[in-house]
Amino acid sequence: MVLARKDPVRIKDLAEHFGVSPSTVSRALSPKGRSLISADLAARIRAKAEEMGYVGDVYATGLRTGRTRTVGVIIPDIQNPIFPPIVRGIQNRMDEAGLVTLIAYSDNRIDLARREVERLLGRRVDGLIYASAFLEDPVIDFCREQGVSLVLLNRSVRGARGLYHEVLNDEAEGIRQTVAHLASLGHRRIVHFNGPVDVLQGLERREALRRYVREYGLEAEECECTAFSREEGARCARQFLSARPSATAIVAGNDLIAIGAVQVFKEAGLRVPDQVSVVGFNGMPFSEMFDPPLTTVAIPHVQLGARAAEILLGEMQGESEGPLTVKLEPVLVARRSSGPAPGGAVDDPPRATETSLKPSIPSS
Amino acid sequence: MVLARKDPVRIKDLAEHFGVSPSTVSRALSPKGRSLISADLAARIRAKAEEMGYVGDVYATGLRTGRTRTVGVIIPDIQNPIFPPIVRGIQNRMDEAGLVTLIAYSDNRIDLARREVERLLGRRVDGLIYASAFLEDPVIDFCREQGVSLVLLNRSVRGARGLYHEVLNDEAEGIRQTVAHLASLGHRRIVHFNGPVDVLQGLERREALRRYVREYGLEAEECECTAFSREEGARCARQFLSARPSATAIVAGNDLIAIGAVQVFKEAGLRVPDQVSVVGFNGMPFSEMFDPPLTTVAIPHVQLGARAAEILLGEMQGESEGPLTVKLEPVLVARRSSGPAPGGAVDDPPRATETSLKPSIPSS
DNA sequence: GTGAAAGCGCTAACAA
DNA sequence: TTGTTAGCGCTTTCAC
Repeated sequence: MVLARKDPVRIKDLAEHFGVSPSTVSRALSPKGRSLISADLAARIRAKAEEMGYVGDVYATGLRTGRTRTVGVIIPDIQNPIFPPIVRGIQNRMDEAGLVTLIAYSDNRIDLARREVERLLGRRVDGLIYASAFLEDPVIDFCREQGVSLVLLNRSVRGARGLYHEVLNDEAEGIRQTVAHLASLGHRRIVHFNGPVDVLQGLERREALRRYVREYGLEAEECECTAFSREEGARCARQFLSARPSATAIVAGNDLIAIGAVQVFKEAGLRVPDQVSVVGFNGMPFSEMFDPPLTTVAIPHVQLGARAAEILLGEMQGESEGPLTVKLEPVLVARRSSGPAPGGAVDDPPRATETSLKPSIPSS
Repeated sequence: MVLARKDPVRIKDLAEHFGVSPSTVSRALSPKGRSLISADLAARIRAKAEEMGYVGDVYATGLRTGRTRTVGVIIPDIQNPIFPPIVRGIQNRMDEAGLVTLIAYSDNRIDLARREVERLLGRRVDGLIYASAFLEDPVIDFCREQGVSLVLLNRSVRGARGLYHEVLNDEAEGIRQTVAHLASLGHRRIVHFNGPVDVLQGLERREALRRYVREYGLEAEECECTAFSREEGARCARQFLSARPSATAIVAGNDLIAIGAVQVFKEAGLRVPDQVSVVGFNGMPFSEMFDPPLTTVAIPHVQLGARAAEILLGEMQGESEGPLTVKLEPVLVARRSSGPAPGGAVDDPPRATETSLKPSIPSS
C-alpha cells in the first residue's frame, strides 16, 4: 500500500536499499538518465521503487528543475455549460501525461484574466491554455513576454493565426450546415440574431452566415445581440415581433440567444416551428429537453479540450513545428425547433435525426 | 509590473536591497515572524516586496515546510451539471485565501476515487474535499489513515456524522416542501420514482418522502431507479403507464429522473401537468426551459461549495472544534410541470412563482 | 531584534 | 557506469 503522506519513500531510501548513491537512483528513475546506467540495475531500481510506492516529490523537483508538471487553464466560468466538457477533455489528456491542471476563471474580464495569469505564473505552471473572450487581448501578449507555452482555445484573437497555437471550432462549417438545413426545409428569408462581433465566434458566425446565405440563394436580415444571453435573444425576438418581417426562420448566435427568442415567441403565441423555425449553436446539454427540442450545431467540446492539451504537451517538449491552427468540425443536430417553411415549397421533408433517449450523465 | 516568470524577485534580492539578512526578510513577510522584528522595518520590507512584485516560491516553501497551500477536490464528473457551481463555490473561497484547488474525477468509481486521492496526496495537498458517491466508502478511511484534513461534500457516508466534517443539502426539507406543494394542489396519491438507495441522497429523499406523505395525510407508492438517470426515470414512467395507478403526481429522485419520465409521458400522450404532475430535485440549470418548465427543488450548490471550503480552511489551521455537520436549505421552485390534481379539490390555487426571464450565464 | 547556518528532496555538472 | 558535490529558495533553529 502506498503511504503517500505519512512517510513518503525518498530517493535516499532506495539508494540505501541498493547500496548505491542517490544520483544513481535518480538516473534510474528519470527517462533521460536511464540510458547512462546499467540496464539491469536500472530495471531493479525501478521495480523496487514501484513496489515501495515511491512518488517523486513534486516540490523538490520543481525547485531544482524549474519544471513543475503543472499547467494552467483560464476559462471565463465553469458554470457556462460549454466549459465542463472542454475542461474534462483537457484534464483527461493531462492526467494521462501525469500533469496536473489548475483552473482559473476570468469572468470574461480582461483585468481578472490578467490577474489569474499572474497567479498561475507565480505558481510556476509549465504551460497555459487560454480561452480568451475578446478579439483584442493584451493578456496574450503578456503571456508571450513571459515566455510561457501557450495554446488558445475555442476563442481566438484577431491576427493570432500563425502567432500562437489555436484550437477552434469550425464556425463557418456549422453555419453552412445550418443554412443548408433551413434551405432544404424551404426557408427563403431568415433573420440572424447574431452574437457580439467583438468575440471571435460572433464575428465568424455572422460572416459565414452572410456568405452562405448568398451561396444558397437566400436573403437575411440581422439583429445584433450585445451578449450571448437569453435576455439579448429575447430582445431581438421582441423586435422581430414588432417588425413583423416576412422571414420564416431565425439563426441564433448561440443556444442561449435561441432559447431566449423561443420563450418570447411562445409567450406571444407564435408557434415554433410552425410559424417560425429557430436554430441554435453550441449543442448545449439538455437542449433536446427544451420546448421544442432545439435544433442546434453540436460542437465537439471534449475533443477541443483534448486537442489543445495535446498541442500544449508537444509545445512544452519543444516540438516546435511552428504555431498550429486546428479546426474541429461541428455537426448540426436537427430537432423540432426547425421545420418546413410555412407555405413554402419543401425540397426535402424534415426527418427526425435524433431519437428520444440518449445516454445521459448521472446526477445526484 | 510583475515579472513572475522571467526573473522572479527572491528573498535574497530584498535582503540585499535593505542590507539585512534573508532571515529578516522572511520574518517580515510571514505572519508569525513579523512580531519578532521591528515593526517599522517589517512594514518597509513588506511595502518594497509588494512594489517589486515579490511572489514567494511555492516550491521552495513547499519543500521546506511541507505545506503547499493546495487543496484537492474529488467529484464524480464536472460534466454533471450540479458540480460546476459547487466547484466554483469552493474555488471562490480558496482563491480568496490564496490557496490553489486541484480537481479530480472519480466517475463514481471507488477504484478511480482511490487512485485520485493517492495522486493528490502525492502532490502534497494540504486538504481534501470529497464528494463521495456511496454510503460505504473505504476511500474515506484511507484519507483518515493518511491524516489529511477532510471535508465531505454533498454526498456523505453512513455513520459519518460526528466523524468527519460534512456539508450537505437538507434533503428532508426539500422533500417536505415538495409534499406540501403537491398536497396544496389537491394531490392525494403520489408515486416516488426514488433514486438509488445506496447513495445518501436516494436514501434520505425516500425516507423523508415516506415520513412527510404520512404527515400530510397522503398515500405513496414507489418505483426504484437504479441510477439518477433519464433512462431510469423513463423506465419507471413506462411501468407507471402500464400499471395505470390512481396516483396524480410523481416525485422524482432528481431532475434527470423527472425529465426522463416527462419525456415518456409526453410520448404516450399523457399530459403534464393536466393528467399527472411531476416534481424534480436539484434545480439544474435551464430546467425552466424544459417542456413543461420543471418544478424542482433548487439546491444552493455554490454555497455548499463555499461552506465546505470554509470548513476545510478552518480545519487546516487546526481550529478543531470537532467534526461539523452543516445542512443548507433548498427551496422548491414551482413551475409548470406541477398543477392541480385532476378532479381533486384544491386547497390553494397554484401560483406562478417564477417569471419568465432570469439573469443567465453567458455562453460563447 | 537580527544573523548564520543547516537542510527540505532532488538533479546535474563534474570527477573518477 | 557511478559517486561527489553543490545548490534550487525558503524557513527555522540556535546563537548573539
